[in-house]
Amino acid sequence: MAETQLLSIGAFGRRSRLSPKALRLYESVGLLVPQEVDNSNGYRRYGEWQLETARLIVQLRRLEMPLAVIAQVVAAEGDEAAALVEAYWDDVERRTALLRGHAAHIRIRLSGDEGAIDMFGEVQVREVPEYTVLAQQRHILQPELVDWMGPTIGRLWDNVDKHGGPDGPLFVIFHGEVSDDSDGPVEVCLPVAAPDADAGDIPLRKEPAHQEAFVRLTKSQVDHPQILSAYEAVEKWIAANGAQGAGAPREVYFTDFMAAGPNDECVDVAFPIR
Amino acid sequence: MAETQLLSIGAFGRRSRLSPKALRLYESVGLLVPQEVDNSNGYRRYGEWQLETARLIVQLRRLEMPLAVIAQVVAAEGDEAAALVEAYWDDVERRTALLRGHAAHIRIRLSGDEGAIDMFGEVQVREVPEYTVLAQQRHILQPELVDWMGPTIGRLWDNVDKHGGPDGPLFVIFHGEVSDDSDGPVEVCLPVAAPDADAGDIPLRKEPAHQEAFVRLTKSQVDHPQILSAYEAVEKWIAANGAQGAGAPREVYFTDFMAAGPNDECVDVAFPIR
DNA sequence: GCTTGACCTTGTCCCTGGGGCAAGGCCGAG
DNA sequence: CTCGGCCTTGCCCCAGGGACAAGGTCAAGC
Repeated sequence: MAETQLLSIGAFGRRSRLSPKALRLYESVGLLVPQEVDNSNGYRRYGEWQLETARLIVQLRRLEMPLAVIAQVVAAEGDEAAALVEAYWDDVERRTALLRGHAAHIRIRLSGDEGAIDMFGEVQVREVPEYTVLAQQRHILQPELVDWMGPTIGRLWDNVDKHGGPDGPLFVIFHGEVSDDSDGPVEVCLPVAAPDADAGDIPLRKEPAHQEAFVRLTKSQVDHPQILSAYEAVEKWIAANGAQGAGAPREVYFTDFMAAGPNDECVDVAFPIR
Repeated sequence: MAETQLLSIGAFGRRSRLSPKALRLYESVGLLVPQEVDNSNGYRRYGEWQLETARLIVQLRRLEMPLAVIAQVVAAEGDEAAALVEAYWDDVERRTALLRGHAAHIRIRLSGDEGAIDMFGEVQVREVPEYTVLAQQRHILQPELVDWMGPTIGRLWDNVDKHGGPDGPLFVIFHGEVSDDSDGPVEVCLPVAAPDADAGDIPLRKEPAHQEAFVRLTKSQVDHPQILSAYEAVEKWIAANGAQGAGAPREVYFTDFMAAGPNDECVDVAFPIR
């Protein structure tokens, strides 16, 4: 007695809701190896104790978890396995959240933009004074943009004290389209309070006073390409309100972007107008 | 002039961020057919006007939308296309929401159930009076359970007026485990106010008064197999509090289940105790 | 013993959405 | 004319199986 019952692949499959095909696959990748294999006829024999593992695999596959990850979960135990599942699922949720914004963007574009204005807050208008800015300009394609911006912004901040400290929010002017095909140029600007032409090696220039139309975005709305919807929203507004564009569009980072949470407002997308 | 520029597969691919391989695939499924194909050498030539479609395809593929669905979106126009995208994405969100609960269930099981009690509200205890119930009992496997329950509940309600109307919430007793392997039996019970042994053809029986421990679930927590976590939570509570099970577990549907929203509380999972 | 049907084995091709590589054809510049 | 770069088709590969085929095994009934 005892010798707990060995199950054929079919019987085991029925009890675990796995097809024989799947079971053979799982054996071949080492995920669920039968307790023994009859080497005269190759028949697989599964122990009843393996049902638990098999059922766990079924559950995890329903989450579309890849077999390789499932193997890790099965190999881990207790809390560790639970942590792996949690990590996997969190990852799924993060990806889904990204794509969610992306889907919204596509819908807006397709539906001809009636929705675009709803998606962001009101388009607003403000007066911007003349600034003297530390500026760094470059031709760059979209994929490298972020990598370039970080150090460049760092350099500006390193030099800002030589010019009396910052005097306004950092902003980025897109003099030309920055995409996979078009390389700008793009210019990072940091207003300074007391410009000193002889200090540091970063070029200084004056950015003229102007009026600009803008929308305010949360951090989660900034991802490419959703942010393009914001540009479009402002452009539509300008066209609809009889204003005229009067300069390159820009993004104004009025708070610490890095420290902002996903739902914190942290950037304005602005077009100079007249 | 004019004759707008025709692009080779490579050039078109670079401008649309699609690989030549992908473009050939899209042609083969009729999703994006080159404007013309040179039949001396087979070279594909894409018109610039096709870039827009190509870029739309790129966006939609990022949502992991199948090419067949993308083809529908591309064929539709404007609002119609936007509606298709919305429908697709809503579907993704629904699936994700289902799997979310599922993932939570798996984590709870794996982590040895410390989390199980947190997931639901407090386990509560209540006194249940003796009921005379219209009852229908059957052996049935889990997959067919829902299909059987609907009509059965309907039959009970059809007969309830012959017995003075309902006198308490409908409940379902699981006398045996109902799963893919085990077929119950399961019994649907509807308390009636004035039982009349001669009326109708549904059996009547008395369900004794008892005390029961239960947790209250929202509709979204009822899906199989997440609901198993609720059973486990109550069982753990019973064991932890020194009570003893005194009968088969049951689900008590104290409101109109069909009318409930996903986050409305609508069912108790209960174990009789003593 | 024999047949029958259910079950098991390995093997192949198929699906999606491509990546990667081969062999060979075409094209324009030097 | 040749060279490099582009283009063509065709094949194999990935996950995670489904759907067959061809053939070996097993237990029950006669």
